[in-house]
Amino acid sequence: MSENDQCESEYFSSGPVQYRKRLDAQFYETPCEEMAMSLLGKILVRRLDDNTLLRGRIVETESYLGNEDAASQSFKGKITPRNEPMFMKPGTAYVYFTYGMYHCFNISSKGDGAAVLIRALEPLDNLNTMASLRKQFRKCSKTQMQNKDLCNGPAKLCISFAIDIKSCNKQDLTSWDGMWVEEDENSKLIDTIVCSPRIGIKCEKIWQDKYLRYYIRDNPCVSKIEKTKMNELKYSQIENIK
DNA sequence: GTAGTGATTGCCT
DNA sequence: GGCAATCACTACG
Repeated sequence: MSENDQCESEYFSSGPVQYRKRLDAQFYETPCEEMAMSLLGKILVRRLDDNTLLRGRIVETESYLGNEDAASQSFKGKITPRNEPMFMKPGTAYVYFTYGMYHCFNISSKGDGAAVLIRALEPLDNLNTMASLRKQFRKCSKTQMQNKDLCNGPAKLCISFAIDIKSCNKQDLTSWDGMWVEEDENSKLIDTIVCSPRIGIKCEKIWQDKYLRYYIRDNPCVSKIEKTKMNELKYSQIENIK
């Protein structure tokens, strides 16, 4: 993609695409909750086998803190073959299979067994490819799919970005050529982050109710908007944000 | 728009 | 054997 290409987003495109820096090991060397907030607005890039580059802005994340967190797969320090990437170097991709047919994509953070679930993206580049991947996956696509629905859920974005265990699990996002996260100037335009309880977890109420989900306010690509049980944080007021 | 439910299989106990 | 950090379809208002 050349510097003058326009980004395809119908929502927050703001002119020519700039050169963007890949997030490095220092970025990921961050406590889980801070990293989950810092990832909002950054750009996930996936290189397919045919060299197509898919891009999407991260608009929704969740923290899974590890040892102490009853909703985390690594609760009480439990290590299994499946959750091993949660204990690997910060910035490692953790992809797991769930509900018999879906994948979820996480990035390990600083802290034993801690990781950030990527829950939704705002599709930016090569939306046709994403739509085609989603279409293949569905049995009968009766309902018309909108662009905002391409990646508005953890399993949907894995389908749209061809993220599965075989191709992506345990990959180092600071060095792998198949997928990485980029800095983006537009992420500085975010003014408010919304915090809410995490989606779809069942555990002790105290952990179920913790505000460990984060999303960009007013972004149409977020998976689910809370009407209650939410806090708004001003981006500028959040300490340690990278 | 939203509440209810079936799909589908690898992992963990 | 139970169930999962989900999705999409159906029915109903």
